[in-house]
Amino acid sequence: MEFGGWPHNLAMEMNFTNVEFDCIRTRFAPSPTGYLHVGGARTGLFCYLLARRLGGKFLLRIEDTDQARNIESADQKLMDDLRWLGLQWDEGPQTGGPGAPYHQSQRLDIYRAHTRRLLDEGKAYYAFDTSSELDAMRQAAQREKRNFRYPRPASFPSNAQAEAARAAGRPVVVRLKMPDHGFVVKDQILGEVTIGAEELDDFVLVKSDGFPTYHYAVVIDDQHMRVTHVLRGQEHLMNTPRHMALQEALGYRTPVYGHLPIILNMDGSKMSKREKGRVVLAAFEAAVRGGKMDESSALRIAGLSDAEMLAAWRRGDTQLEGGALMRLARSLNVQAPEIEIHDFRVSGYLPEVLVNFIALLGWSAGDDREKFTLEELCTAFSLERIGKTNARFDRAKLLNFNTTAIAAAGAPRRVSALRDYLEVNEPGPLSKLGDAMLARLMEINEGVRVLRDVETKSAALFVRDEEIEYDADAVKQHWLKSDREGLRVLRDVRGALGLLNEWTAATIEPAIRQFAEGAKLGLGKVAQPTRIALTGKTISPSIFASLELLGREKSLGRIDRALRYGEKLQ
RNA sequence: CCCCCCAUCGUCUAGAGGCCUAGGACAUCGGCUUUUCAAGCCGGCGACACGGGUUCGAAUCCCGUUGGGGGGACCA
Repeated sequence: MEFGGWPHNLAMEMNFTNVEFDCIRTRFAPSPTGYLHVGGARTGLFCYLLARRLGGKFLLRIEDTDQARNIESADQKLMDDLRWLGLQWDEGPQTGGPGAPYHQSQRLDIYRAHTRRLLDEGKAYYAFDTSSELDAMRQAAQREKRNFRYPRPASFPSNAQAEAARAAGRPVVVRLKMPDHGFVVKDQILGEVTIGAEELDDFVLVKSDGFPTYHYAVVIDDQHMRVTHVLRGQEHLMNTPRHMALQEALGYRTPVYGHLPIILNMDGSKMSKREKGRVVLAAFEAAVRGGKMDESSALRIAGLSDAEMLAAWRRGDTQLEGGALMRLARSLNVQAPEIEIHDFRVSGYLPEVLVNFIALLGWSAGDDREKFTLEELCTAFSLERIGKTNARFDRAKLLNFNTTAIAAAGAPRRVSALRDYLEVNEPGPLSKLGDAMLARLMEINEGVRVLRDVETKSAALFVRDEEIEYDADAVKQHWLKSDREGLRVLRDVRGALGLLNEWTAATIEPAIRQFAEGAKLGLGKVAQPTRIALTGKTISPSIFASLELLGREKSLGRIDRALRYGEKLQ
């Protein structure tokens, strides 16, 4: 047995008994239906880590065999997200490789050749049932309380009959003749899983549009792309016997399988993109009931031209396109839960945090360590330490990881992360700032949890004075309460600040502290009225840092403006 | 309804028959700190789903029950 350059014990561990290989190969094979979601990212990450750990190759393949579900340029988005996480593939789209092409839609002739062979060998056969005929058979089976299995014909239709059926407008598919034995999946995570022959039926290999089904394409491609290890979600476990049957029919080796536990929402439901829609829909319906929004304004905000689309969405018949959903969410002032990796990027999570956190969903190092860089994961990772139990996606813990990571990051990383955050968001007051200013912002915004916090805390420092709007509650609480005490303090502190010649946090801080002391006031009694004068809100970076950043002229100007505004208030 | 998988604090997990009066992290609660939002610091509460075996001994092995999840497509 040739184990290539791999340590013998590792090769044994990995079960390389029937595989000829130059190195081990894992693959991530998403279908292009949108952005990369958390579950997919975890699968991709584990594939990447296993390849790195065993010195193999990680490959990316786009499974675009469903012409109805494919979404324009979704493969680009998928690749963007993967790269953002740092999961660069060794073989796949754009990078190329010996298994090219890596879009299944470009490999139709390969599948076709194998279909010819299976048909000729009597291992597969044509079938002409319409979907309504199949539905009827399934319903009948259900009525009689038996499992539906496709009834294999006594004799297989000939090529000529298939031609005739096609000419007559019948759908023509190709089905695999399943063997009469069951299969044992030797899963590296779950152990041996036995599925009896009675559970398996003659499934479709080639659809009536000529495209292969998932099962068919995946088996052929894994063989030809020399994939040795298949890690995928547990939702595929029951598909594995089908794939093994196909491997048997085609004379292929069986790769090493590992079925990953599923990632669930905190409520125990499967984490899916629909989650986002549900939250936005609930907020929308509440707004409609409250008279705050109606159909026509929703259409305008979402940028939809078709009222029927909105109606269908409200009935739960369809999903709204991502951009429309986000616009609606923004206008409704709800934070739709992040589901796709891109959502986390837009909210201001760090990719290294996501990678770290996601790695812990179903894997652990075995000790108490849980902070890892991608590089550390590459060496610490192993198949044996993947768990069997489904994991819930705990946003609170992720948020904590992000908070500590931002706090621990060096200045360059903080700047690049903030820059990335700004670039994937709509342009705002911070968008055009230079690196030096971004670094300064990260410095004065201690304790931010997501990068969006930097924006919410300090955007007001970068707008024109006229754009400052004073928050009504804040004004009442900190300016007007106790017979306009806050405004009086503001006027007095303005006087004290006006005397300052040097305008830095180092000079401002003692001046304000002295002032507060002299007036027998807590710092808060001074800082809050001032903060509202500067930003219109009760939330901002440290008051001293805010004053310094704004500069003498702008700070005093804003306070004067605030005092004028305050005078007019009752 | 059928098939399959799973089962330790609220959550992610450590635990490979004695090291377990079950460890860590997040959350939570209490306190400290405090110019806002945060962050930080200290401390507390908190789990082996249930029932049978096996064994001198079980969170760990076996069986059953219950619960959760996945699958049952010309979707992947």
